[in-house]
Amino acid sequence: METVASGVNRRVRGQRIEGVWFGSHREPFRTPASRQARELEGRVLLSVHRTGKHIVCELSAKGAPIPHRSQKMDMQSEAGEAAAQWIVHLGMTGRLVVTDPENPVATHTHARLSLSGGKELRFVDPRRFGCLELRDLQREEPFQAAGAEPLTIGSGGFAALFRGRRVAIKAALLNQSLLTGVGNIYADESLFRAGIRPRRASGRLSAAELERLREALQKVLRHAIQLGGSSVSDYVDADGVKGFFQLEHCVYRRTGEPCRVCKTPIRRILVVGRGTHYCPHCQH
DNA sequence: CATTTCACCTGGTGGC
DNA sequence: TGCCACCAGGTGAAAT
Repeated sequence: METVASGVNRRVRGQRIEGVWFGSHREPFRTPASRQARELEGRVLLSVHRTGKHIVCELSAKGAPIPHRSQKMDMQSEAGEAAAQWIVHLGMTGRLVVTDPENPVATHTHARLSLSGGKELRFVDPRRFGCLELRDLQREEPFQAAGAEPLTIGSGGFAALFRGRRVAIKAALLNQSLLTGVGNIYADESLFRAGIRPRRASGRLSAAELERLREALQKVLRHAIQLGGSSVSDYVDADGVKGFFQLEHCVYRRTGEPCRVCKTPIRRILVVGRGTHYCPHCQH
């Protein structure tokens, strides 16, 4: 998400939305497509950033001039100026693509925004688990994630999230109202690096284990963001993202393959219905 | 209340 | 080649 948001931001910020097309396929829109189309047109994309797993596009008032911006201008001041937000959740298979308008339109393209810079921003989502929402900030609150931000949370706050809970630690990590933005890959990878089995009751982890988990989670997320940052150029073209994460995976989707540390075959189980991968020797 | 299961969709893969 | 079961980066409603 971080990679997608920063890449899209780089390509579309400061451009006006001149035309909007929504497909007849019904994505689970929080805002009716007709209202989104009406509201988006004529606004300037001030900035695009990530909050948890959501991509938030800050929008100007309709017909507002394109702002002249200095390099130093930070996100806070931009967010403050915004009159509306377009909030994109990519679900499992959603993609945001910036492309030339004449390029063929992929199947399952649900939205196309034509931009003043001559490109088109497209939302493509085969499984339709994604979600699009428009907020008018004159009337509604700006988007805010329910859970804590995993990259910056401290030891005390992190430990408090799991106190008294009986759920498996893996389930707690995936619970977006506790932590925002942790998905299946990072849950498995951080539990491996912390040496903790995914089915352990979250409330029974020791303070030392929780601190190991917090550090592992932050390390994994930062590392992944860094790798994403280094392969920015191709991610927007459909498949650019696919290749690079796999190289770093210790357990995710490595069922039966030898553990990178101890050579024990990686095991796959189900936890709250999600495929879960761990090393039976390294994780306790 | 906390927790688990299931439905929502399409597409890719591997076995027979 | 076809058919089928199973798997997939997520989440929210319904059931327990």
